[in-house]
Amino acid sequence: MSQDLQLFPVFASLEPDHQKALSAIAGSRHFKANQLVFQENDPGEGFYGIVQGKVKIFKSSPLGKEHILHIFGPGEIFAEVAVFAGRNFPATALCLEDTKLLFFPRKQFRRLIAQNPDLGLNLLGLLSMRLRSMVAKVEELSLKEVPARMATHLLLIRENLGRDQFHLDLNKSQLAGFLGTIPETLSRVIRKMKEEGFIEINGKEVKLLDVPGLEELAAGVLRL
Amino acid sequence: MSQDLQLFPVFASLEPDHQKALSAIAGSRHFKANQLVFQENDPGEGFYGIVQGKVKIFKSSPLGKEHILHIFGPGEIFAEVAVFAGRNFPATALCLEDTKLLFFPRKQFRRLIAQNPDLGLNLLGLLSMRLRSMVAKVEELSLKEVPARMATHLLLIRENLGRDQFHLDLNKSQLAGFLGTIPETLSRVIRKMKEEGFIEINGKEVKLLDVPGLEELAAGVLRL
DNA sequence: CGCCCGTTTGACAATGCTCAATGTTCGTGG
DNA sequence: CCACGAACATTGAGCATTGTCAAACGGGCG
Repeated sequence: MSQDLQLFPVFASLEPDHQKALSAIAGSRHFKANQLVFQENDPGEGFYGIVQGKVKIFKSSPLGKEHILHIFGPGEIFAEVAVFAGRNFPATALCLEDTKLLFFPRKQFRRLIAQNPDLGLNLLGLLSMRLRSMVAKVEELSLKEVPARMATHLLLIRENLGRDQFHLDLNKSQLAGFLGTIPETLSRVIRKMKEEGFIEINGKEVKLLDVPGLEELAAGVLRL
Repeated sequence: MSQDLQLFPVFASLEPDHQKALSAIAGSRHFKANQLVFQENDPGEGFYGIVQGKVKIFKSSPLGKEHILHIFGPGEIFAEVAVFAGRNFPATALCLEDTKLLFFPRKQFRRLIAQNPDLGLNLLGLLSMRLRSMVAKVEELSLKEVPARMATHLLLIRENLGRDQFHLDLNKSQLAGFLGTIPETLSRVIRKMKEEGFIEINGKEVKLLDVPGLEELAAGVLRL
């Protein structure tokens, strides 16, 4: 169990003693694909780290429409906001695959931080990064149109992987939700990007053909 | 100077010794109305607390369009993300009035946290709340239309003040920016809300006439 | 008085959503 | 191995919302 902690960058830099204390309070939980971990407004008694699997964090509106905020995978933690802010979750978490989680109870975790400022600093860094990415998301949503958002997303993947060819880890409905649109619209955008030679795509396999062009699309200078 | 720290809820609960250490590293800075505090992508060597005045945090797109992320006033801190995440600001900060700020340099502040876990915990709480509000903003933008966003905003003010009548602290152009739209659209929405008896408004003075109705608008159940 | 800024209004265009139908892929069971 | 069904994906037609452009209005300040 203690070795599981090595998976998590936020905890990796802690001293062995503190890691031991952490793993002492962590409980392991298993979920099947499509199982809910928690729902919006559930009381948040702690947060989770993913050992194996994939978890989708999303908001949904009265009428089924959903917007995906994050998809988290192994080595990432989520719902940490519940520990430090109010006591209920602001969004819903659902497992996309069979998933193994570590659960860290709120109170005990706060006690650990009080004894270990480094842990606090690491978390501050993590939350700051999250905040930054949400700021970027707001910018995307309110200042850019769907083709620009899609181009941004593709370029971001490219940057992370260092390749011009890769396969999408989300199906297109989910990707639409992540980009703040619907499958139909995304489908049309993809078709146009194909037709105009920006990308090549079949199934989930994508190849970026015109990176400078995509950058112009992402900036909103060029339009489809 | 040390008494200025009392203004800030994040610092108020610290022990006197730690407050003294904090005020020792803080520098005071003055800005006139319409002066920039920093711009997007500037290196972030520290963060700011507002003693007096008002600061607008916003993103702007290539072509002048802007989206307001926050308006901060006395007792609030901003740009703390720069201290813990990367080293450049993700958005631009501009003073709306003559403003007095405290500046806390990055390195020295981090050192203080390392010695004082409580300070870290307070900040974790703050960042968590910010993150939560950004999540709400993303939800608003991608799942709701402009009338719903406006209704949400009015209801939020009502909740904060505990009154049904108040005056807006932003002019309508700025408010439009904050809601992720443009003045023309906002103007039309306000007119309809007036016509249909949800609110009464002249100038910046607003009175909510039909709170349940506004709640339905905010939820998207009802439409203008 | 006249200018400037913020606001309002109108006509128009476009982006993206809804609804509905058709295609495709893939896993399951006969 | 094939057939079927379910979930996902694509396409089209129509429409609602909202952004663009242009003009007129109003109040405050020099």
